[in-house]
Amino acid sequence: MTDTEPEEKAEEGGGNFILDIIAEDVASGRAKEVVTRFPPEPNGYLHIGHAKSICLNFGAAETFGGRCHLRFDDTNPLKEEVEFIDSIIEDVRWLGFDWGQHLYFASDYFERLYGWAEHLIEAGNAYVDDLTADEIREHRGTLTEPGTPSPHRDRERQENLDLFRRMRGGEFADGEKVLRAKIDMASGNINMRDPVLYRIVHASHPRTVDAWCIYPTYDYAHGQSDAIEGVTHSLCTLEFEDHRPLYDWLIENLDVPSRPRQYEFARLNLTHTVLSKRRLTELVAGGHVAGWDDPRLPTISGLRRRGVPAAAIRDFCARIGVTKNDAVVEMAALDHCTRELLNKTAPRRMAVLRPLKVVIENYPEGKTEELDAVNNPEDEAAGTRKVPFSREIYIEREDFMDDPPKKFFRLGPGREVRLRYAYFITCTDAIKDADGAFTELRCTYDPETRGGDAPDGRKVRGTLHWVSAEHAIAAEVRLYDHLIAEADASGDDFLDRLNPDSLEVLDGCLIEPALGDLGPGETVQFERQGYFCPDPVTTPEKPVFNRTVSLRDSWAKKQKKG
RNA sequence: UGGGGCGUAGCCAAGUGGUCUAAGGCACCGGUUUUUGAUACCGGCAUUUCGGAGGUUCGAAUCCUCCCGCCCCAGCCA
Repeated sequence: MTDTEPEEKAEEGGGNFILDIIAEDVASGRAKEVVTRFPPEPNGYLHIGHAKSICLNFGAAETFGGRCHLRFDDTNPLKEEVEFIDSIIEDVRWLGFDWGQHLYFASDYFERLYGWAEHLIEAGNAYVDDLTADEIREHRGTLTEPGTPSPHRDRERQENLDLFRRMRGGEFADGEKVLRAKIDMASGNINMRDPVLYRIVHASHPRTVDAWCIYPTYDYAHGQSDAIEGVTHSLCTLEFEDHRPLYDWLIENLDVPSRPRQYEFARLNLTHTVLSKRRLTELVAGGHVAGWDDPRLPTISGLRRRGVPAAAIRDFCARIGVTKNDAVVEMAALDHCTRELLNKTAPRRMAVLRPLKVVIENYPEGKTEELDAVNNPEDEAAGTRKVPFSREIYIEREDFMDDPPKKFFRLGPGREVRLRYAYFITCTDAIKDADGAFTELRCTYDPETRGGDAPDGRKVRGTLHWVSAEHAIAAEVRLYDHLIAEADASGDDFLDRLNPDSLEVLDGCLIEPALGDLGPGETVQFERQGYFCPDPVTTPEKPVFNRTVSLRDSWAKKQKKG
């Protein structure tokens, strides 16, 4: 194995400015090894925006032969839960990444973090403040005006130490005191105006339970946790750019074991959906969706339940790139990645979503044939299967028109079409009910066209999917559409703009027998319609399918254009 | 009248002074093949244009100046 230059590795890794920075650090020897980390707070489920960060962090580590840690940023017991820890672990793993033995929790470092806080106090770099939260805000100044020092800013070190120890000891109530870094109340960067390092929270922590009643803030815990783990490149989103001076200040003023560097990139935004934990929490808590794994949600668990393969998500993350542009990626880009992968891998099946009965008058009653159907034209190794055919079948309601235009290649009175893998049939009669709705089609078939080809060489333009009435299985199919109809889903009024048609449940669907024993996550293509996978609630008695994504439909597009 | 960022086609995004009369992908528009109106394939899609205006240079999307626009920050959230 020959050594590849770091710059080349950066290119192989997809090529972005973060990888370029790491490559330089490796080339210059500033980084002896590459260590990254994915640091979620366990206060919600992961979404595709996190996937971008996960792919970047794990991908960078892999590219440079380093490692990536999974570290929970569990510094706020008021918001964090074990359920979220478990789901995050499951989701990162499902996405295809492995942190090996490097599963960490910021809470594992609480004792060390506390020790460093005392060091800060001893060095005159931190003080205990008695001001209330409101008072601190008032003293902080505004974006254009400097703050004013707290009256407790110049407390004696010994008094600070004593107070801080008593904070830890539980002598004070929530909010009564905080530990603050002593930096610069006049800084243009508000994060440097004596940021809070520790606050008192008498609450049970998911992991440390009641061992602590003071908890470090993100700003204090994050960089030091990175340093403890030997993280070389601490990658985070743009909103933390302002925090970097504080990140660096703490590292410089503490005797930490390593010198991590923070780099920022733009978070992912997607059209037609929301991508922030706050908003997703609102949707879930408010009952606007069925849970964190609702297939309409851009959560990892929602995408998984919908049938989107992890590899499609990874491909998507690789294609959108990593920059500092505040970008909004079109949902169509994700759909494309999903379709592209599934086209190559998903077995083909036939299912009729909105059935219309067809009786083939010249086909013998009681006869059944087993016809050969190709499982995946993109993958010969997928083989073939048998599909039962009989006198009564169902086709898609929209595949018949009473008075079809010339360009309609499907069934109409007197028209001939092909039933996929079966026969050519010609419509002889269409039966209506009292309301004028078609209830049944009468057709004849050409026995010479078995399998779908006419020996006389005649062509038909249309090929329909179908299902044998006697052999089909009844199923429920759930169709999903954008959570938010407009592309621009930003704004706090998103709850008022939810797409009322984001979920359509079809109950009288009929699926071919081979679809009966499919398990969740096994995404298949329903020919001519889209990709579907069984929902976790599916049973052999009552199959339930989710539509992952539809097939492209140029006919529908043409229709819409008129 | 604070600080930190960002501005290349409808959407992402390469590009780091000459090989840019600006990659690639998505979307879109044509066409070919087709037992999925799918897929695949072919072609089109920023010809003084890279937020704008000046300037430096033989030469600028790439350097300088000014201007404009957008995003983030005043949690004891992360």
